[in-house]
Amino acid sequence: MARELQPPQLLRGMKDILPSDQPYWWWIFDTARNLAECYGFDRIETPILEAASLFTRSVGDATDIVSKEMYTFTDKSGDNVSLRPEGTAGVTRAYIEHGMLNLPQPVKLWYFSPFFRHDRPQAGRYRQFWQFGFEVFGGQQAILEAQLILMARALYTSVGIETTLQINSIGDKTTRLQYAKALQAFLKSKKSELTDEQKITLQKNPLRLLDSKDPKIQELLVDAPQIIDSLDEVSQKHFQEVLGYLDELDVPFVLNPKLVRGLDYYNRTVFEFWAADDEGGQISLGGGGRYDTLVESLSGRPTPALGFAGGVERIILKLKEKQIPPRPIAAPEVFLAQLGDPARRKMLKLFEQLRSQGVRVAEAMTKDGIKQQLEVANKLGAHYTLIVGQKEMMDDTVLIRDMENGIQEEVPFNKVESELKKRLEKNRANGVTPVTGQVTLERLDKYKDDVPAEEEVPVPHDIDLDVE
RNA sequence: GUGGCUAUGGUGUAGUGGUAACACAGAGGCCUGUGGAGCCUUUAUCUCGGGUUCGAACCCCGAUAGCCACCCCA
Repeated sequence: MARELQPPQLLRGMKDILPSDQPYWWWIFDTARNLAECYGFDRIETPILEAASLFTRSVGDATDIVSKEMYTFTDKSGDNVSLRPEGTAGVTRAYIEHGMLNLPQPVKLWYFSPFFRHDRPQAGRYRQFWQFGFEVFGGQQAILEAQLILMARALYTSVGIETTLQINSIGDKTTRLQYAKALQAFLKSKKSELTDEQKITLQKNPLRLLDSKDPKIQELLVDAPQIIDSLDEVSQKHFQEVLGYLDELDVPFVLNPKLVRGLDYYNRTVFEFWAADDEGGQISLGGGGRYDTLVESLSGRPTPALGFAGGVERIILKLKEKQIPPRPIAAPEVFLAQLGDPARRKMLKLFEQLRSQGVRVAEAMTKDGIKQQLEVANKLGAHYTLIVGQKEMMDDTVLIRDMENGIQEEVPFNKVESELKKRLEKNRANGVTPVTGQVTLERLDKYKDDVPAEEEVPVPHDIDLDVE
């Protein structure tokens, strides 16, 4: 019976993050974390499951994300709940619910978490996907946009991905409404050239037509009014300030009047990062903008805010595409090899001892042969192997083998720790960093020779950081 | 959600109607006393279900999944 069943299978659009990919994930996580700390962001993790209404009220129930792609169901207590499709809503809910308005403003929060959208899967697009995000509450100044953009950019450059910053301002709700009408009016005369689907979009959400990839639409839009011309004075001034900061910091950007973004809560500045070699913005690597009315629309006290989120899988996809190797996982410093059961017991103990001293130790206690164990030690990239066999048990000694050159030295067992540390210190001083890691061996071997110099994460010295 | 292409060990591939081959990786061995090399053994009901045929990895239909282009977005 059981053998007639198929083995269990990944749900469509879901993906296991396998050991071989972990170096990429750690790298991006650490880079995001490092930047978050530099820029004064504290980590927050909100639940994956939230009330469905949170998203209909924030992202907007007319948006595709909510109306077509959200996982929503009724739970056992009859509540209408959703798997979160994005991060800002939950963080904003937490900001309000925990009274963070009483903290020194701006409040800066970051996360690195999974999200869910029931979309048709493709490369770089999954139904469960990960985003890191940075949210800033309680500041209306344009410099915050500049800083957020700087930070996001630093993340891409420090993993070696070149991006173009696409930026636009969509004004406030009134201007957007007015502009939508203007755009509708403009396209009305050309309605016959639209597909049925596009006609519906024109009715429902005309701004969405702007970033359509249909060349016909783009042609029709050549003379269309631009949202940037219908901005109110304050928004216009604000946008100019943002661009001014970017100019001053030599951040290149593309003023993209067709960038609108698909979440209702955005106002004023919106931006996206596209891979530099992807002119059409086929797969956006991240995006964000201002959402000054979101806190209020979730019944919080009016609080200007802004945020950015980047897609982890998409960055990794790009890294692989560009054959940028992940930052290697540190190899073990020492490997413990044993021959015979008494030696094995002794090594088991030594392992705990060294490990608790902060030494990176590895072993293969399940293997009996010295040859097999050295093979493993070699594969792991261990710098030294300590060997204890029958002879060493008798003499109460241990062999220290340097894996680089095969030179071995016999030392009394009670001196092993100090002897080992002496050698490790020396290596650390010489800047010898092991580059191989257990799980990514074969791939890393390929890259061993062309690991790029790690770029420093830039810290903007000329800007006051808000660190609590 | 719509359209197109694809599906062979863990991975990458060969086989195009006669009963699955190669490389790499894994496990074990040659070899309880020394790694990067070598040799040997071993690892597949050809994604699943149905059909055509004496015979199907191969042809047909369906399902499923992946990829690509839309839609949309991270």
